[in-house]
Amino acid sequence: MPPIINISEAKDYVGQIVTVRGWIKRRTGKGKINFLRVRDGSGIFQAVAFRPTLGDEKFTQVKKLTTESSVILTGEIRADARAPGVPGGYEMDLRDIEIVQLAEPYPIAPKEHGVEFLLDHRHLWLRSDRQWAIQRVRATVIRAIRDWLDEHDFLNVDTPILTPAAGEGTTTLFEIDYHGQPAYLAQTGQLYNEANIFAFGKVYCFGPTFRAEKSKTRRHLQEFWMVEPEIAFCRLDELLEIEEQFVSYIVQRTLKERADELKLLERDTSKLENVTPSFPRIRYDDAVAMINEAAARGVTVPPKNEPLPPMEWGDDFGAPHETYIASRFDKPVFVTHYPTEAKAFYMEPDPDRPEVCLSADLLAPEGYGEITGGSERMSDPDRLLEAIRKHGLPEDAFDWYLDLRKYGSVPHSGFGLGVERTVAWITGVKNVREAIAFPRVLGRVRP
RNA sequence: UCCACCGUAGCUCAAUUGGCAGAGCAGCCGGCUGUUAACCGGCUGGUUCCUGGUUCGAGUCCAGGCGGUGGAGCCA
Repeated sequence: MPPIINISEAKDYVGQIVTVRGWIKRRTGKGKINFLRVRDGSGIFQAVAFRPTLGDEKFTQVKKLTTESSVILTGEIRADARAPGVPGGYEMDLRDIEIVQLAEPYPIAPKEHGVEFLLDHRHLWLRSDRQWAIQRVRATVIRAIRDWLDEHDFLNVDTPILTPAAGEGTTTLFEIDYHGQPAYLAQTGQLYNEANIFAFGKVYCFGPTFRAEKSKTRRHLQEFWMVEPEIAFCRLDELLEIEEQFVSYIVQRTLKERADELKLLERDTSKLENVTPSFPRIRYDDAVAMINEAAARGVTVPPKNEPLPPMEWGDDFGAPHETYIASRFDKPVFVTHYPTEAKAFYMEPDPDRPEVCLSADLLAPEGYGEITGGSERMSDPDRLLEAIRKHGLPEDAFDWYLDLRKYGSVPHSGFGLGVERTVAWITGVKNVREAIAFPRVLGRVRP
């Protein structure tokens, strides 16, 4: 019996007879020769069916193959520069074929399709080259996230998904019935992370988070994955150094391990190679000044080349503002010291200037928006209680959170990184919905 | 919640002023020894999103509804 191999290993079996199990992406016929584009999950190559070597009976079977039919193929591997695929350059000279199932007519054609149709067929769309490549990049991004944190002494302590109260905004929670009591799907694990650092020093949680925002944009999902590191005895400056090391590692490792996939996606990787420490830092004040100066000059921003609107100090950035700021730098850029009013209640105000807080958002290049958001957290119990009251939050729900400031409070900081936005940026896909296998976007919960 | 755009074959789209609903791809049959979304010939395929209205006549015009996409606000 010939060995069963993965398509990705084909280059190691040149001249040998092997077996590959997979699916027919496409069959093209040309008289006595048929080309079968085959994928098996590990890669894509072609099997060449030639009537004189395969025999009339088996060749007739090959000619019946429909798109997505499942097959077990046996043949000799050979190198041929004409052979397409991922990684490409190797093909199988077919000697035997077993059809596991002849597939029904497949709805997804090698043509353009509309978004609605593709999302309705997401369970099949994942088989397409681009979607396959994106999910493989995502897996590497996640591996890189965990490896970097584990190697830098962060302890993975996961936080609950069913929670009793809001982490951030109160209007964007999914409410569920918890045995007769209202409970909510977590928007963030941060408050629990803050409890965990007092036990473990440096921690991270990693999992899905949920936001019932009425957002229908290329950067939003109702359910998305977020990694949130939190560090005791950490000030804002130190936090930014951690973030730039972390993000650079994720990008560089993905470039190294997923070169074939990024090539298939036609990603211009030159802009990613540049993502190394350190990243530029600008203050919110300076960002506003840059934006208003550019708006006065009539600068336009992609993708629609609309004029950049001016903004008032105190407002949060709109998408065009983020895009403009990011476009001024060739690396991700930190924007720090946002107005305290515009940010979450737990962020530490700047002691020299309380109207701004010790926060930092990291804006990705090329219009991918905010990929991390972080800050130094408020460590004084009295001022935290004041902030909770000022934001109109239910005091009794935060009693345990206030406790953390009573028993050995320390300065501490943390941030969250959105996995889908990071994957969208690295792969160059325009919409975050392609960065997760089964996206949950507004108005859609199927498949 | 608000703004803009869209809804015709399995898919992507045409259809002139309101006048016989079409093409490419997919599928099926046949041909061809190097295809890269092959090519050539033939065949099959329709509740024009729904409801109502105007009209001799509506895919096209009007009203209401449903669904989708992009964006705003908010956010990672």
